[in-house]
Amino acid sequence: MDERKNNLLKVIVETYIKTVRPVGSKALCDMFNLSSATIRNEMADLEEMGYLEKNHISSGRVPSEAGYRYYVSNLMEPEKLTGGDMLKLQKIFANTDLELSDAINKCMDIISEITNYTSVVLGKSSEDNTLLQINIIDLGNNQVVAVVCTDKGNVENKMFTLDSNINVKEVIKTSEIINKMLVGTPINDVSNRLELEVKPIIKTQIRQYETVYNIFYDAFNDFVNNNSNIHVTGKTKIFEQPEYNDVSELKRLANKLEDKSFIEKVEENSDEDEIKVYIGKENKFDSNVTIIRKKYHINGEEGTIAVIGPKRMDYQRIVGLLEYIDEKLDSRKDK
Amino acid sequence: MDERKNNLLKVIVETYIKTVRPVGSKALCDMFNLSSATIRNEMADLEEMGYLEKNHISSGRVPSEAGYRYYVSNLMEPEKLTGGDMLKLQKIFANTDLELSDAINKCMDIISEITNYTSVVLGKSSEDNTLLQINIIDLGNNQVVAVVCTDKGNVENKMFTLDSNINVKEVIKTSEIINKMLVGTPINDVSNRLELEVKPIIKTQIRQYETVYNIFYDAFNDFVNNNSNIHVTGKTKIFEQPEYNDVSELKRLANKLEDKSFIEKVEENSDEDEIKVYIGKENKFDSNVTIIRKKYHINGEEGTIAVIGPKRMDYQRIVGLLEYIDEKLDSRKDK
DNA sequence: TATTAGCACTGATGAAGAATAAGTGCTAAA
DNA sequence: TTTAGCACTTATTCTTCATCAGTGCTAATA
Repeated sequence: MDERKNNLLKVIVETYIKTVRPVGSKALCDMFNLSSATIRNEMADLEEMGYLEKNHISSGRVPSEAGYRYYVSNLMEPEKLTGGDMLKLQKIFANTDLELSDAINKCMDIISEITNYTSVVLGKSSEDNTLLQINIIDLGNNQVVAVVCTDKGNVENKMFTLDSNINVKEVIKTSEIINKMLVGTPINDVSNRLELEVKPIIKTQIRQYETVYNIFYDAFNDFVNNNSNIHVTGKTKIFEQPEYNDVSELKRLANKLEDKSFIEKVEENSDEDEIKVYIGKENKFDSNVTIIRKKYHINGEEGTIAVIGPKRMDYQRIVGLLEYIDEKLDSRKDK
Repeated sequence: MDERKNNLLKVIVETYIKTVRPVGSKALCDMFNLSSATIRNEMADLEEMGYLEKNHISSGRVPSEAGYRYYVSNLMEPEKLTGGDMLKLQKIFANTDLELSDAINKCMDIISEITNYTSVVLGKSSEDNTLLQINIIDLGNNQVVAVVCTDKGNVENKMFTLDSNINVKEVIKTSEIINKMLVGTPINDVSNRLELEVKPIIKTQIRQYETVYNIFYDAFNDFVNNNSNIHVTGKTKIFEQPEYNDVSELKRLANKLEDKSFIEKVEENSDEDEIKVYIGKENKFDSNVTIIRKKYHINGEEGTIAVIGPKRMDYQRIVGLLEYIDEKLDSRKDK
């Protein structure tokens, strides 16, 4: 890959992203001051290397998945925001009343709006939370509600119907034991310590300790699972992309977007901290789309923001936008 | 509309629902022992009355919206469930461990599954609930969580950041006043009594009573608004209907299904107790679909179940299915 | 008088062919 | 190494033509 091939590939990818039409040799002559024949030779090389594809023998070239990959890894430069885009995002951060998580949601709403892609926010608030207290509210009729509350103000509740052989007082007593022992424990460790430290103790004090234990175990598990802020915007925005002018393709994606495991698949293996691009088969959600993802950590809230678009998505712009948001979030840490 | 016209219209509607093809005169000859010419004459009459339509001058007939309306109001008989369908639903009701609201959800999942329509459950649990207690949890840092809890076990929580001139103790004191005065009040009346009865009292005891009052007002409002069980199944199932083989039609509906006001529009004016059918323009959601809706009340939980399909939906079957579910729900009242 | 056979007519649908456009690869010359 | 030139390929669009499923109307029939 010499300099010229790099430039050529870059231009081809970017042209295709803009025009959605296979790129022919003629269109590039002027830009490179070369004849179409030379360009054709170079294109043939790039095709052999696997970076370009043809739809049929005499069509122009389209970037392959490997082509996009090479482009993103080696050629692309994130784009500076336009004034208009920046203004819209600034407005959000200017409003200091806004909770940070709401600000993130709004940013992603805007990104979906201005780009016609689908955006996702997945905030897991439990990460840095520690247990503040667990309350048992007695409803009578053998029903109780367990309210789990953390120092960061996240609260989750779950109702239980008790077997008739269980006394509500025993449940309350257990909650008091837990409060004494586990307050301040990171919420993710609670299940563990519940098993190892609390269970042996309630064993000695509570008759039906197994059943009672399970109530609390369930309540905490529920907390960890439910206490996330899932925010999806523009599920149908992506349908405006020309690749979804086909009924079966459109239905296929619509189904996947409605699937229960949608979020999981989008988030799969999100361990890296930088902006990451998952092109086609590189993501687990759908091999015809690209997912661009960024993790964030702010004041003990951690999460992921992601943009889903066609493989032919505007990489430069999205990466630019996400970088900008990340910057702004950073500057508001510990407001 | 004589007997023969009624029968004819009925057969035409039902044939069109099954085949999705305009119905011609020949197809009906055998069934009525009449020549196609006679049928044509009758069809021309039905068209003039507004019950049938033609796509073009020489095409077969398709029911008009008025035709469907007449069919549903006068001709249709709800269908007896098939053994298979009944079995699937019975399984759900046989499981007496299931909370009723979960049972309803599962029923509607199955209806969507077996019919390829979209189904909706909108349960409002607050209706018959009375206030059991409101708790204030102090998180420090001027943050508190208000937990509203009803006798039926519905719990909702909301976090507030207090202005620095407000003392947490005053908030807690107010919660105690509310608990004393309003326990047992139907949850929908709480806001009202809060304003009329509680506000004058805290005015005398709390310094920043306006701000504190607003906290509780917000908390209860939130409860009433959020404490509903919204369950939508098969948003994309309806896309399998042949009317959505067209990209623009498909996108149009997909957009409406993702719209925030989707549920409101589906539920609009749901005051009738029987099964109601809203054909095309009769519903506020989308003039190209039909919504079939039924209200339910069980043990203080009230809600609506609805099925959304094309105007050409299988009215007999859906009404039959909803009737069956209603029957079964009735028989489980106060389990 | 209600029904029917017969016929001319209409519009949708699909296949076949022709023209055009946009591109290619390859060869030979600069 | 680059380029001009040419033969070739495929998609796309347009026209034409035949077929098909249906209609409305008229005149004859039971």
